Amino acid sequence: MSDTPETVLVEHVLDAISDQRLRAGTKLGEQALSDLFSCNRAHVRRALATLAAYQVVDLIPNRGAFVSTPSEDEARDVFQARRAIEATIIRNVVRRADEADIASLRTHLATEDSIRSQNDRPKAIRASRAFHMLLAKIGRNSVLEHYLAELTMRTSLIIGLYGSNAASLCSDDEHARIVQSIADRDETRAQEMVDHHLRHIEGEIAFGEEAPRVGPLSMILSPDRTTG
Amino acid sequence: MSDTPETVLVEHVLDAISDQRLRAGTKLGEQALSDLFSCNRAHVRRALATLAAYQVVDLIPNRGAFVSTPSEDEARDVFQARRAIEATIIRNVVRRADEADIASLRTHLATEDSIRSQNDRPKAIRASRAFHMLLAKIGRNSVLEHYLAELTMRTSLIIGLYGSNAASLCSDDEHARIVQSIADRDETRAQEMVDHHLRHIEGEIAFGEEAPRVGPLSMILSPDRTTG
DNA sequence: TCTGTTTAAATTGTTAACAATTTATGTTAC
DNA sequence: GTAACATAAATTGTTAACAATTTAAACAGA
Repeated sequence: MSDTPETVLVEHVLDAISDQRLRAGTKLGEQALSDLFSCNRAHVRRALATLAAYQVVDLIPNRGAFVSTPSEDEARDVFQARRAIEATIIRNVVRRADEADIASLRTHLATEDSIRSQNDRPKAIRASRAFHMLLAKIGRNSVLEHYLAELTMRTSLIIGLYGSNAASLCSDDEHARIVQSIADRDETRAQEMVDHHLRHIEGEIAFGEEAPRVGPLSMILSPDRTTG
Repeated sequence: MSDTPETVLVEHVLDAISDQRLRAGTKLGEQALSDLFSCNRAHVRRALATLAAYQVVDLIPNRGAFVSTPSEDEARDVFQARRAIEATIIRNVVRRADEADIASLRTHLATEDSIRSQNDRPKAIRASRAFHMLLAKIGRNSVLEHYLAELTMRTSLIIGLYGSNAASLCSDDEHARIVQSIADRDETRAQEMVDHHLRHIEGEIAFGEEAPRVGPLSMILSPDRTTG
């Protein structure tokens, strides 16, 4: 990929959203961003337009850019879309995954397991999202992969907004069972597990409550952090 | 919706793509666009960034913006994604459509029928796309609706690139049968019909051949045309 | 103390000018 | 006639300055 200031900015904001460091409603000031990423405002503006197209940022004329705050209806739509897309993804995975792919899934499970013992919530969220994105990659449909990237980020926003308890993370156990059914080449079961898993996550969201919070942008978005 | 120059430009380009007036590979020069829509280049640049995020435009550094030319692999991914998304949409439609919705579908069928007799291919393409988008609207999932909007536009690009014969349009007959199964509240049959319909369209695409062509942008994108 | 108004600061929106790069044109040599 | 090269034109990239709008602050009156 190219390495333009726009790309760097977009990637960092997306990472921060998926890690739940950037929360719904946070203002993304042009000056603040151009200072942080040492680029000019034209770059920032283009990057914000891209993020708005991804539907993780709202652009309000004369007011500026804000991390979008999904409504309850929108949240349910996001989860239904995820079920639709991940159902096809998991089918692709069961059919197309080779031994190396399954090995990479097992490696990921081990990583998630070790992270779980560390009690590092942001890290756990990131790893959990990475599992779903790894499935999308193995499924080898770039369109579905792209949409799932968007939807998982919006899911992070939703959970950050409404999600109540710590259990709102994907449980490793469910991930492990999904991997097992992939290894068994059991398409029906794999689809059932994924669907159940997503419904489980959605079910734990406590709509009605909200947990807004703000922090200085410089603490949240340091452009020189090592992304991986 | 707001009425900023960016929005107007984006909508017009999207319309032109879905109508196959704008074809894959066409260059979208900044000067040309800013002249056509009488706005400055900053607006054009933001609009192009948005279109690039929608994946219907490729931004090549120092070269400019071009209507994207989907590869065969990408085309197949687009169609699989459509099947995944439209399967859920049609399920929603069967469950949620009221009598007024079904009436609007029948009205649309009549419109398609009358257009078919006119032998106006661009108009037919637009109407055909509108049918799928009407289903998405009735399905009442804004996320799926948005994704289908993107995917139908990319489908237009694909058919414009590879599509061989006139039959590559959606046949009214299949649309009519889909509406009938909705009216019958036959979920399984409706899903089968949509899936079959999409596979039918995909099957008629002649990969390998290409039919590129260019024309003056001013002929294709007149900002003062009445969009409906 | 609260409310409403005025003033100042900060932020977004717009435009133009200039630099860098690519594309087109024209020329020369073979 | 073609290829390679030099030049000119057009296009994209970058920056800064200024205008318009919004937000924050200061202040007066009840």
